[in-house]
Amino acid sequence: MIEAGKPATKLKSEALAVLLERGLVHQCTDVEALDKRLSEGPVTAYAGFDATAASLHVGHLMPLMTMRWLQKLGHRPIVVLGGGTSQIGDPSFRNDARPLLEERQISANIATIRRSVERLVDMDGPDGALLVDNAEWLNEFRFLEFLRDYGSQFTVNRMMTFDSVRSRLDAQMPLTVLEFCYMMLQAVDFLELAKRHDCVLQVGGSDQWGNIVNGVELGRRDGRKLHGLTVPLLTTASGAKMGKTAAGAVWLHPEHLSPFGFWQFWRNTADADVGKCLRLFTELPISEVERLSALEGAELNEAKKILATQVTTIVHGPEEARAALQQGDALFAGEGEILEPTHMLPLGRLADGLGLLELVVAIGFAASNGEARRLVEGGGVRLNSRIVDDPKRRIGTGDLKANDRLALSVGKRRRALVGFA
RNA sequence: GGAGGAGUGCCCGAGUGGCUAAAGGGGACGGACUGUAAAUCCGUUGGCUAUGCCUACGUUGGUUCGAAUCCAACCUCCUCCA
Repeated sequence: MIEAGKPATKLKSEALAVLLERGLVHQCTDVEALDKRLSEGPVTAYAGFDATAASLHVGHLMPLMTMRWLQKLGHRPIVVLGGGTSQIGDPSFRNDARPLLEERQISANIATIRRSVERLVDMDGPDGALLVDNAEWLNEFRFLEFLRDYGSQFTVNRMMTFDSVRSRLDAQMPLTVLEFCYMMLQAVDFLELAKRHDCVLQVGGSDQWGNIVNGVELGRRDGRKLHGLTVPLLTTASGAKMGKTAAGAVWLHPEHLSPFGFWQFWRNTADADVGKCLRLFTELPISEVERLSALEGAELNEAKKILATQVTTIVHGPEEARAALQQGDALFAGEGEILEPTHMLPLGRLADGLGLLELVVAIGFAASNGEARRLVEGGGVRLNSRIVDDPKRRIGTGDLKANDRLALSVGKRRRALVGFA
């Protein structure tokens, strides 16, 4: 196991060179061997995602960008949706068990996640990316058979040495056998994909290292040379985990976070993180990335807009990205007309006078009435550019501007143009 | 199997019968300053049809006018013994 970081030796493969340059490599099981393999011809690589939530979020974007680059450079990505493993719940680096999900919930989640994945990798054609569900094989196993065939390939001694497991034990929290066996399932996934699709590389988040290594080792016992690659943990320059906003996770699916909300997230990137994000989440040439991140002071805001528009293009498409950029300019800089409201509510809600607090909650700027009330009382809420500090304020048709819209903002960074229809 | 210790809000952590929706810190959000950045200072930080009501200190029951605090059983973790 070699820490990749920046290998001194020259790389033979374009793929690994690009991934390193982009900052998408954290650890690799065997850099030289993987580099060689990637330079010899097309490689099939996979990244897996459990269906524990209804949508993927920005944290998932790094393995997905890795898949994208690999595909772009002639390799074939497989995206595995964890219909099987989601029934268990990955305990890696978590201090508590995930709530067990119903199969029905899992398949609903998978359907949504699938749509996001299809935007990020190209599924078309004979060389297109593959989308598979590990329930396909995991659901087929019978207990004794599984224990005999695979249980014999793992030792508890080895499994206990992984940090992903130790963190739970060290935190003195219970780790059930069910969760403990998760890494076996992920290892079996890798072997199964190797057998079925000649997949030799698994890409995952840095928390997946233990699970990935188990797969590589299982493969070796089966006489196969498999490779593992982890992407770094997405952190801000100040060291905090990135990807959370006041409203929660930054979801990739438009039903969970509007393209404009998504764009806004990137627009609000801290100065110190702009370069890193351009590298990781856009496909702009490195020279352009360097030019943009060298901008100083307020000029850097232009780079942030480019970042936001580029990432939104990849995740939601060019139309949505352009619309979000226009909305941003109109709402914040007062430039141009907004074509589309950022949020829509049924006109009927205005009939009996809509409470201001209710409105703030309805568009997702506060999680509860109480939170909305505090925001209003603290002077953080503006209606049509005017601060409103009365929590009892009701909204009527008289508050609407042209085209039955009204402007609402919470704080400096959250602005909405609410349309009624 | 036995003895002892522990489980608190988003996280860490104080609290051993009423003054506790629970000190303090972190994080997050809001305000001021700025560039929709950072740093700094100030404020907020369970929910609701809100001068009241509901939910909350591992789980379930009990004692009490009153329980995070006392008792019992259970779950989980740690330490020592077997």
